[in-house]
Amino acid sequence: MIQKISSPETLGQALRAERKNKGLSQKAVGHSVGMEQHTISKIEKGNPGTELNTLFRLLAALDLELTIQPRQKSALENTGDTW
Amino acid sequence: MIQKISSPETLGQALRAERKNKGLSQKAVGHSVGMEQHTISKIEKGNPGTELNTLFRLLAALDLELTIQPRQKSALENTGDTW
DNA sequence: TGACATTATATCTTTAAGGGTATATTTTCA
DNA sequence: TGAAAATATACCCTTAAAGATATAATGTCA
Repeated sequence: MIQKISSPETLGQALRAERKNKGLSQKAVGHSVGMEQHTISKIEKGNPGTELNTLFRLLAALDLELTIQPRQKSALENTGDTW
Repeated sequence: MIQKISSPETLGQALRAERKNKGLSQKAVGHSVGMEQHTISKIEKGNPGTELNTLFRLLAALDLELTIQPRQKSALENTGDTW
């Protein structure tokens, strides 16, 4: 499930999904990279002020990486058909 | 050219490449989303303290989005063969 | 080469992130 | 249901981001 991320909120959702996928708690993930549990909570809730170094530490803890790509509408969103 | 991003540095490089690809200056991009030129300079140079809201404003200016995925070595990096 | 555009740095101010610690709230499950 | 685990909040402190503005350094090109 590759998900498009274009805001702190969608990023937080994706990160939470990936963490749960691995069956880890915020505390466990935080411990593995020396991060406070409350920090992970804030990130997953979409805190827009989260810093990049913090984000990448969390990504490392979850063994994830990012890619950048042009914004695209989904096939579903693409048809103007609403009926 | 999909590029793997796992640090503020690689993110900065990718963003600079995408901006140049579009033939835009830091000033022009910043203007389109109300951001200072020096802020974009710092991001592209890998500032680890950059905030998510700032990153996503820049991504919007460049019409980009992110995706998250498992870390993978490239096919080339994958063979343990070094000879 | 020389002028103009672009990018990098610097200073000051305001604002908030994250560490550290504690606790409230919610979720999970025997 | 009730206890333990997980997540959300709160407060204090230190530190730095980004806006605003200015200027230095570098790049581009007629």
